[in-house]
Amino acid sequence: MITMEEAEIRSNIIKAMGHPVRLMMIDVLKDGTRSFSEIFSLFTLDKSTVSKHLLVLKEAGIVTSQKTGADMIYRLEVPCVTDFFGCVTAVIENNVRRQQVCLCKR
Amino acid sequence: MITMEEAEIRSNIIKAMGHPVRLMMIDVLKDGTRSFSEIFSLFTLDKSTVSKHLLVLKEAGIVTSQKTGADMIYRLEVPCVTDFFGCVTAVIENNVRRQQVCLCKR
DNA sequence: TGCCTTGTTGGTATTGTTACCAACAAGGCA
DNA sequence: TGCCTTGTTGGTAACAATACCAACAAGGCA
Repeated sequence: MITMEEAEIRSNIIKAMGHPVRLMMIDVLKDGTRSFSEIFSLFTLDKSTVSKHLLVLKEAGIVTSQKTGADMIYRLEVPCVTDFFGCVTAVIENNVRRQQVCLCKR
Repeated sequence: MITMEEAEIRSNIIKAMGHPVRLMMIDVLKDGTRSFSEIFSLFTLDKSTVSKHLLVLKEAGIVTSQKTGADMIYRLEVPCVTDFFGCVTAVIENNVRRQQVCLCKR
């Protein structure tokens, strides 16, 4: 079994992905780098809120940023995180299936 | 891009994995079913706390439970979630590598 | 230099999460 | 039935996460 320390390190990375806004950010960045203003324009959130979400992703090591001219460019550092979305979809589909079973039983 | 609704559904599942205790539970269950008392004995936590963590995993659809005799048996419903650990490890290793780069630069 | 754009940081209120203890419910067994 | 084991649920306190506004810092450009 994994140790508690190992589990804590892992959970920090997973926790960073566990917010709808940050998931959408990752989803957008999987197609290539994006500037702050591009990412900001996707949401109806304060710029400080967007900045802080990106900071969470950065601190987890999921994205990196680089100042380029006047813009801050964000990059998905570990694209494999998006592979996980397929499994999440499997969980969702399994949930739907089980719900249907429950409905049939009634 | 994924919708906000889709992102919220996905993030609920990911959030359920974003706690060290629940990660360890998933790690143990990947090798087969376990009873509540087996899982409980792995931690120095109140039984109510363990029960609530398992409830979070159940509500996300990651595990299921079944009463068997006097015991409650837990089962990992979607084993592919453990595939993700490999990617999390990649993130961790990348973080370590970048840290070394930073240290070299100084 | 002064101003504008672009992001980040600080402060704070609100909300969500987690852990404990206590009480309860369900079922096995003497 | 009475008691014990096994887990769950309710209550609550402590802590973490999130969103906003305001203020700030850095750099480009007139």
